Parts: sequence; C-alpha cells; structure tokens
Amino acid sequence: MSAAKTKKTATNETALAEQLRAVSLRPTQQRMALADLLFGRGNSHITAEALYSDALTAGVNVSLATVYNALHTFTAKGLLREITIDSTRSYFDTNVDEHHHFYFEKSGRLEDIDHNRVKMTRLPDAPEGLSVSRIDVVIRVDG
Amino acid sequence: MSAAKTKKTATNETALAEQLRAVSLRPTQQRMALADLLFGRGNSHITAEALYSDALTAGVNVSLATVYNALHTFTAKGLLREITIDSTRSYFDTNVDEHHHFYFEKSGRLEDIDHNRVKMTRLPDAPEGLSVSRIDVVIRVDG
DNA sequence: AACAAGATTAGAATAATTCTAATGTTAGGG
DNA sequence: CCCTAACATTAGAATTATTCTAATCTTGTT
Repeated sequence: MSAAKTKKTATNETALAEQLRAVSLRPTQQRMALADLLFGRGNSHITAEALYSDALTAGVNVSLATVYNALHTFTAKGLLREITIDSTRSYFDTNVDEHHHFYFEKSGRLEDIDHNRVKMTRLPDAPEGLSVSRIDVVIRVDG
Repeated sequence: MSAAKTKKTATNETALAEQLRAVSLRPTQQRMALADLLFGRGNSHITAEALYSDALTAGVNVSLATVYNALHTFTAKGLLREITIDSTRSYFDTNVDEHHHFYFEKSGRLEDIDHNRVKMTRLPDAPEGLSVSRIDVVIRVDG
C-alpha cells in the first residue's frame, strides 16, 4: 500500500451515498467522510472525540460540533446505536443488531457479545401500558 | 405528623454513625445528614443534584462538591451503587444488592427489578484471566 | 444557473463533575 | 477536658463533554 491514499472508490462512494439516501439523509462531504470512517472499517465503539480525531488524521475538514451532529443524526436514523456506560463518555456502536457488551473497567473499552451467547429465560413484563424498546446486558470485567 | 420536624432520634443517629464507622468513615455532620437523607427513606435512585436540593430543603448546610464527595465515598465503601444510563447524569442507588433496572425513557426514571425476576441461563465466560465484577441488565421502556 | 431546504461552522453557552487551596472538624492521646 | 494530627469541608475556579446559535455554505431540484 503505497499509492491510493485511502481514496474512496466510486463504488464505495456510491454505496455510502445510497446508504445515506436510504434514510433520507443528504450525502454531504462531511457526512460521507464520517460515514466512511464509521462504516468502512469493522464494527466498533467510538466516542465523538475519537471520531473527530480520526477525521482530523484522515484530513477531513470537519468540526467537533458536526461530528456530534452526524452521530446523533445517524443514531436517530438507526445507523448507529448509542451506549452510555461510563458517565464521562458516550459510545456509538456501528453494530445495530441485537447484542450485548463486555465492559473493561480499567480501559473503558467495550466489546460486543453476540446476542445468542446470552439467554434470558425469565424476564419481568413491562409495566402496564408500556413496551420494551431494548434490553441491554453489560458484563463488567475487571480488566 | 405535626410536631417532630423529622428530628433524628438518638437511636437513629447512633445507627447511622455506626453504619459509617463500620466502613471507616467518620460520622461528620454533613455525612450524617446526607446518609440520613439517603438511607432514612426507602431505596431510591438519586442524582447528585437531587440529593443536594433535598439537603437544602432539609436545611442541611452542605455544598454540591461535598455531596459529590460523599456520594463517591459511599460508593467506594459499598454503601451505594452508581448507575449510568443516560450520559447526562449519574444515579446513585441505595440498593446495593444484586438487582436490575427498568429505565423509563421519557422521564429518565429508574425502577428496581429484583434479581430473581431475571434468569440468565446462558452467559459468555469472562475473557481470559479476567473476572466478572457485575452484570447489569437494563430494560428500557418507552414511557 | 438559481433557489429553497437543509447542513456546516466556530465559538459561545451550558451542564455535570472534579480540582484546589484554605479553613474547619473529628477522634484519640495526654 | 484540651491538643493535635488526620481527615473532611468549602466555594469557586477549572475541566470535560455536549449543545446551541446565528451566519454562511452546499445540495438537489427546477
């Protein structure tokens, strides 16, 4: 890998743009760049600050406010899932399928747990008139 | 209930003081007052701001910084459990037994779920060399 | 190409929490 | 009982994460 400075291929670009249009979001430069950083890699748990810094490193001209804006917009559209475990920061998870998490207390890192590795055979009903929107299981480990 | 302006009884005072001494904390005025507000009522999920405001209402002379200090100290000593669900605030739970929570998305309120109302029959092992310190199950409901 | 809708921007503003350095209080020894 | 060392408290400044604002710029469409 010497040339090709991670220049998005036309295909990739189109795919991303389509993904955004599919949820009625305009594929603007910054959104495309952020989407590429978020979805162009493996699934990950990223903070706004971390994505911002990735963007700067990648030479994307974007402000932190725009990063927050994009993350929240993507979350509202179901492209991301927001996870709060530590009050000092929110993570955005590119894995929006049903799944759970390991939380490493020392490093503050999150790791996915496929949902079929956890089985709950007894659960309380939602309080009268309400419905469950999500069940989060977080296994905290001391590492 | 007309007289007795929630004046702590000597017994109550002693019990609280003992509770604090038991975890090597000195029963200072502010700590006693905060402990009374926290433990003198039913189990609850309270934020630092809310406890601070309760303290002011009760005429306790304490600063917000001291409230944070006391909450963290109590948590470190195992008298409280800290729960973060919403990145905008931390809750402190006076119930330190194993249990889970309902989270009401609209109101931001938490409600305990006794741990035997949830049964997990399959759980992944902790990653190599690490041990599980806690498992949190949060059932989010749309109310 | 021009327009309206919506997005981006930087920086100010806000909110929650932590830090700091001076001052006050407690527990235990004398 | 009083003194002292150890620890707790205080207010406010500082920090960190996040949101808001109002001006400016882009995008998709005509």
